[in-house]
Amino acid sequence: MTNLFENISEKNMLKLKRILKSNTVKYRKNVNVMSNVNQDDFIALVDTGCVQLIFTDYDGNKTILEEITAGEIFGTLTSSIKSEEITCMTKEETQITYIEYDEITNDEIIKSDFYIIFIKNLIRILTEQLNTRNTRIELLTKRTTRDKLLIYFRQESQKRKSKKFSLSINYTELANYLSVDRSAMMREIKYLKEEGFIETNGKKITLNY
Amino acid sequence: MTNLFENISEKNMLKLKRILKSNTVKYRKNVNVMSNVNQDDFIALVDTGCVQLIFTDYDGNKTILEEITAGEIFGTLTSSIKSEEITCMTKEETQITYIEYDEITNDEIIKSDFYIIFIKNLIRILTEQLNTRNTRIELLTKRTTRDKLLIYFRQESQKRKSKKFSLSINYTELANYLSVDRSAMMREIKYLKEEGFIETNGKKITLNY
DNA sequence: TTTTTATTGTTGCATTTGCAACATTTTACA
DNA sequence: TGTAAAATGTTGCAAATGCAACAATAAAAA
Repeated sequence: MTNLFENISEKNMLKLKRILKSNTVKYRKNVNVMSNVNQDDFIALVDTGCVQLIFTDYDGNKTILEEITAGEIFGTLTSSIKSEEITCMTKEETQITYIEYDEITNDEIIKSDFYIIFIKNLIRILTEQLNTRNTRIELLTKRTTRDKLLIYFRQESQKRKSKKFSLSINYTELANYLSVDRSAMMREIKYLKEEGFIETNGKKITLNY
Repeated sequence: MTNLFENISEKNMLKLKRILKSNTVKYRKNVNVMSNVNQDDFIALVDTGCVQLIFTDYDGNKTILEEITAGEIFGTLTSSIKSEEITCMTKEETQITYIEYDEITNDEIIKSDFYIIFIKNLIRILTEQLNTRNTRIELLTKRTTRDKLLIYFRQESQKRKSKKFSLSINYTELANYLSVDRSAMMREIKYLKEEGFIETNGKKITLNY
């Protein structure tokens, strides 16, 4: 995953943050980050910690859209946070640097040497997030829990370049991500084991396909 | 939806296309656009017509990820086209302008007056595509056909700012978009009508909720 | 350490869904 | 205009899924 300041030196990063008039805030665990957001577009960079973007629909049902961890960004660019449909909760103690969107083209910055690099990083990040969404859509369009599981496992396997890997989230979160009932998912995992497609030991998964 | 050349005059657009060393190609209907793609990142701008991005999984099942119509872009930035999982088919006669990604920061263009506008347009487009994906994810995470339909109808209703609207896609495509069996979806629509939630007349929908 | 909370594992049952297989209507195009 | 192709509408039935309601562990907090 690309970092917003990739290929920019520590010294230049500090300079850049100053030019961008950025603003750094620390949050405790389980806090709604966007509660005091104004009307302007902004980029929020997670320096340390983790933030979850959560959809809440008319009936109060919640879906985790994405987890943003250290080095990644969220904000009005990547999701319609202002619409009140999406809330941003810290999953742990988290530090965030805010940048107003209009500042990324202010007079001072566009003259700087590292401006092109910065903009390319930003575009690269948006691109990566699009691909993350695409991957999830591919998975969610599968009709059966079995297909969702097999594809999720294959995606993880390809990411780690191994048929053996350890889940990076727990089973409750996995059911949420796949958008299936947890107990039904556990049952399907049992069947997959019985039929020899996979082996599991806690969070350790081994694929036989 | 933002156009890549929004707020740039016709004259400057032509100049920009030249500076970007862009390349325009015409395609017939039902043609695989990306068959001759090389290794470099690129942006493809649909001048006229329509292109469908289609996922094909290991079992040969196809899912329409997105439809790109006139003024919109696709390419290696917005989806991992090179991975061979995604194919791009023209839905009708289509004209496409290709821009190599590295050219968007070439020496000549970054000196031009309209460079900042161009880059901001590009970022805005990526942003809009992210929001499109988010909307679809919100929908796909719903567990029942009924919820998917109700949310889709509500989204359309909000977009048109009216409880009465006409579907922009046909029922077969809608079932595909919601990722449900078409006949089951038709049955659910029948129930929704019987229970008074909606009224339909062909593609005309009226919401009573 | 003890207590509380969260996660995992399991099952029966009602409901929803996908699938198959049609008839009918509409649209495309030769 | 006539014919082929695509889209719509419908139904029975088997299979998959969600839901509820647990017990058993594991993890976190007091």
